Amino acid sequence: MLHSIAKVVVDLALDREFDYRIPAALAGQVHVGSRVAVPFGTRVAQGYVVGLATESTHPKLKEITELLSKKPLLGDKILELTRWMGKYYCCPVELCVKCALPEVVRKAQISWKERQYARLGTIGDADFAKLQKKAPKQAHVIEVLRREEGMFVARLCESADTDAATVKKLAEKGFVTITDQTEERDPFGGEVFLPTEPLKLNTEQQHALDLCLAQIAKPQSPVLIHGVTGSGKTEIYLQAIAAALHAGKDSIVLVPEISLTPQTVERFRARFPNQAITVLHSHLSAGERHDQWHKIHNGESHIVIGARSAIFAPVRALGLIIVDEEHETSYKQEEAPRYNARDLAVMRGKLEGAAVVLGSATPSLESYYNAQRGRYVLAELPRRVDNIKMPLMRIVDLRQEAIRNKGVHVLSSRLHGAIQARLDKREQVILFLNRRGFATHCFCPRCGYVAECPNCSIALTFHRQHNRLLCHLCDHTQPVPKVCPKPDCRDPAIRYSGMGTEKVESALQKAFPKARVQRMDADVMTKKSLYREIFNAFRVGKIDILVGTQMIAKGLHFPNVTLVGIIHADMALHLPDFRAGERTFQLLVQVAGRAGRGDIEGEVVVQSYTPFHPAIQYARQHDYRGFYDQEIEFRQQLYYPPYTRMVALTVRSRSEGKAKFVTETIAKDLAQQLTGFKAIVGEPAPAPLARIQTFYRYQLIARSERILELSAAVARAITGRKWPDDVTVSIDVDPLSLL
DNA sequence: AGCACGCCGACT
DNA sequence: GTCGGCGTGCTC
Repeated sequence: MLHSIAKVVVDLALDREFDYRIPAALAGQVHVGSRVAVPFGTRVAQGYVVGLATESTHPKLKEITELLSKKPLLGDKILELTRWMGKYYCCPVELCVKCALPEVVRKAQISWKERQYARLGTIGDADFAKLQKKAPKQAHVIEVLRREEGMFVARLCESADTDAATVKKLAEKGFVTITDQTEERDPFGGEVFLPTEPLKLNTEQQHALDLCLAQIAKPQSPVLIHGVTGSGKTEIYLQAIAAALHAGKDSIVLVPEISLTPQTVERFRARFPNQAITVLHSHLSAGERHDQWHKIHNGESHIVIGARSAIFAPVRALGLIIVDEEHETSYKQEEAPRYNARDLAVMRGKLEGAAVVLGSATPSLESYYNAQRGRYVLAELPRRVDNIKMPLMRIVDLRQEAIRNKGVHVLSSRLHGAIQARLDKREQVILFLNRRGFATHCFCPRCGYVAECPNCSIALTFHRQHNRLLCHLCDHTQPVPKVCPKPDCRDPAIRYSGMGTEKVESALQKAFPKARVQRMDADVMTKKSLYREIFNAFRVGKIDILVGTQMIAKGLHFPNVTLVGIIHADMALHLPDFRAGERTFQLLVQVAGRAGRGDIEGEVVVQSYTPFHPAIQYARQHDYRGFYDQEIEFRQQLYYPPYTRMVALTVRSRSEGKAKFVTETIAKDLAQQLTGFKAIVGEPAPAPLARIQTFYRYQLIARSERILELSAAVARAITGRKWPDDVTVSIDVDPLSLL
């Protein structure tokens, strides 16, 4: 049956479908997923065909102007996924479609890179002998070319140590043929890897793999692999991918953006040397992204590794999706559509009949709860593959320390001693503090003035590196006041409190003058290459102590690091966020995993003002289950996720009154929409970060066990509404941060 | 989102 | 008389 009408979604975030007639000239060429140009009002708009039909309820239809893509760019499964996304995350489908297609693919302005490619033509022995005598350079080119099927002219010139003119002469004689051929822009830079063989699995690993294989054969529910750091999760992934490949199925591997290093990709390339593994991440150039995406779309690549957005990779026969470090917050997009790639992975797996494997040393409460309820299959890997013990974690009570030392020091005597001992043994140390700068506050001890950002509701951080005060939310900077700026005070004794990585660095230099200390935070990382430089210097032992923020907490492992110090474990614990405990537990366990990966047992020293907090105590015991059990009880009692689901609404405006008013209006409208199911809507209130970049922020938080109903109610309460100028409303379904 | 249509004030 | 302010509503 020939469809004469196309349902089109235009690129304007209207969240509506429009019907168009398919002109006779395009009959049969317009498919679901095709990109088209259509007359829209007075102008021409671009959009996607999301459905085909034989009739329309609309009386007068216009015709599609032009077909913009020969092949449909969006598969119907991906389209279905974006439709679900729009509903679930309360946002126009157009935005979701935008996420699913990289800009370079949508705009289609970049194409394959065409370069001159040389192949051997017809050349007789006599001709060749003649060349050897008369034109030895040309003969050499032939010799080089005889060894390979063909080469790009540029590489041929390099190999034969000659120039393009020589090759051109050969082409004129017909001894060589030159054609234009597409050359893939290779993000690996043509690196060669040593192939690896599958490793022998231990009992638990084998069991986990068997569970994955069962799902690949017959997908029913996602597998959650809870495996301690070093328990060999990656090996399970590799063997699962191999099984999928064997069954003719493609795999997508999601990893957090920061883990997407050449080393990570190397492990996959080394295991599958004959596979065209593609990589998708934010640092690809437009050309590279184009090539990687089309290679997948053309069915030439069966293994895709990527960050969040790789969940939309257009693989042909999806059989397996792996989400490594599933608890990572970087899977959540912090702008509309605010999707979580881990949850999309589960949904896509369901839609396409693919196995989904989630892995983590510290699973999110959400995922573990799903496993407990039987919605996910759970595989536990409680041991490290090398059978090394988990590092010993010591907790230092900073309150006691403060009493003993009459004041707070950056390094407790225990941590100081531990560092000294490791330095004496020529081992390395990592110190972690999730706050950059020197001091967190600049204040006047006489009148209580605190230097605050003029645009945001937070205190300015003192950066000694630039000798300025800096706002970490909006980058506002101002000079350090010499006297208190309060007109009626003017006290010259301005003081600082609270510490950041700069202060730790300077304390270390004072305490261990001979040690080579390197700081690593956003202030040091002015260039991308520095990342590698510093890690390499650390690896080869040119640095003794590495001090840093979040960015050193994950990823690479250094065999000679035997001590990890956490300067202030409660930093995240007292944030006004119900996940503060979970975050702290995850951080401690993950950071502890950095210690003692070699043949030496590791040690972790945790400094804290609340050493008996469950997040810290359970982390100390490496007891995930213990932490989960007490945390889930707290969540259930307070009706928090994962026991319920949450939608956070944030209203931003330069006028505080407008923000408040609009939030209150929405709260009333939403209350009317919530019928037939249990839901709790909080009071409209200023967000914890009440002002960012001169915008006031008000928040409304709704909770229910029925997320789709809640999401739909929110959609009804806000769609079609016009807000006053300068007011923006954003909706976050399953928010990960409530700040 | 744009862009037209539309209904009231200050200009060549 | 007309040019243009931006409020309202529609786009298959």
